[in-house]
Amino acid sequence: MVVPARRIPDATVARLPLYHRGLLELVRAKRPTVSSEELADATGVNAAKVRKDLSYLGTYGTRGVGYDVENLLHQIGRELGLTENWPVVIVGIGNLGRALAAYGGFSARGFRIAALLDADPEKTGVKVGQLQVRPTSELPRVVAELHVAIGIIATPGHAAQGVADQLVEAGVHSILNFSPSVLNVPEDVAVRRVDLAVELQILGFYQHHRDEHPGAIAGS
Amino acid sequence: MVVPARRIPDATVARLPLYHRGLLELVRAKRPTVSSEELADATGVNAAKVRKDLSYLGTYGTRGVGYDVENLLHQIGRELGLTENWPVVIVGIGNLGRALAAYGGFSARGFRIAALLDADPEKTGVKVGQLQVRPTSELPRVVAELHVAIGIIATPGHAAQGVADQLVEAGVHSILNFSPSVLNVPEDVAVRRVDLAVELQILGFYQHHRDEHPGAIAGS
DNA sequence: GTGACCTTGTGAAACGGTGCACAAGGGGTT
DNA sequence: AACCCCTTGTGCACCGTTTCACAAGGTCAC
Repeated sequence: MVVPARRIPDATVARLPLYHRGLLELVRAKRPTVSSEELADATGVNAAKVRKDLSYLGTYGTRGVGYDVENLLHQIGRELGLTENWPVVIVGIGNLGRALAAYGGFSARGFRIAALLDADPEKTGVKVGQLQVRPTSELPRVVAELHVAIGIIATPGHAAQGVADQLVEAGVHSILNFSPSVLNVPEDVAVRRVDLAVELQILGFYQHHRDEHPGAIAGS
Repeated sequence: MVVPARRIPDATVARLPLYHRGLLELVRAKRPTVSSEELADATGVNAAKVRKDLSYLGTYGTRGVGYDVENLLHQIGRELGLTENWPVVIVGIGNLGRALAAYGGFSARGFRIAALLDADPEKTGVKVGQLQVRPTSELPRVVAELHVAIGIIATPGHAAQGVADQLVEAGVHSILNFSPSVLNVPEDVAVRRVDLAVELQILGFYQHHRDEHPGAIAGS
């Protein structure tokens, strides 16, 4: 059996986009090199962790100097696969779907909104940004023709599982789920869930407990 | 020094909202009791973890039977502090801010959008849902008068730090940050960051590596 | 070329979280 | 009242992640 060159820990993968964004800003500021300490400050991570994370990608630093900003940016970008300019489809064009469709930050990060789908016939043809909303029935065709690999679900909870099934059936292997439901998918499909209310509730918990036990406070 | 009754692990806190939502659905379905196994299926967590998590809250289960759905819902809700009906202020009423303002799921989870603020004078007075947008300059007054404890930042990245400073100055101790920037706040302020592009990038990484090494696939 | 300085890269220890496996102990049935 | 069944609650071993601390190894000044 072939062992992968070096497996990058999940925790590290989750931080790579953070470093990537920090480096983008450093490039804009024309900084030629950056130390692990500075990058740590810029991203809210600690310096030892930065070094260990980067060491999984390879040996790109220079002792006594730091990391070459442009090169490191390039290496992380390559690792993240953002040269691929992934086409993404958004299903469910409500308030959130619209906000996502209009969000400008995707293209700089290697993504391109390729199509917008909604089950409501009233929405068909409505223009959001550059794109027109298409009926969900076109999902298989859209995925096939535009080579979509990643789907975003922004429907109400009750519709999410059905959409997920269709995406999987059409060959999508990565799903970003903004609906509050838990999706059931084959195990070779990657799902990430973002629940806006959950994040608030977690804050609510700590706020609640801070009020009750003013002594014990967890730092950020 | 006083030791808190029982400290609940962060990982458990992050799952409580999940259980809460699952239980809400079970109540609607009129299920009187639920086993850890069933709750695990409904939330995508494993059964042992469910039991361990719930055991931090107290001993609410009945051996051989399971957990009383209504009681457990109540206990988790109490622990999350959602009986407090937290007033929340949203700063930055762009596409995302509007989507958040219109999102219906907050009230059932213990939150109430109390005010909408935006720095753009053109937006002042615009109505979103029930509320009118107010200028950001009113932030201190809004926070004080409405007893706001939690702030949501949905501004562009370059404005986020300034808003955060104002929120902290006004006495807010919990911030949910949707902007891509990393916030600098005193350590007694809790910040959670949700970056939509980051989530996509993480999916992109795994998709990329799946394409390159079709053998090695990480299950969900 | 030599030496002082600086920052990386990494063993190794400490930590938090996960999951197994099973004893403890209610409930229902006869 | 005795027994069986079922599910909880938890001790414990394991694993991934974080953090510390320092040797390795560049650069730069002289």
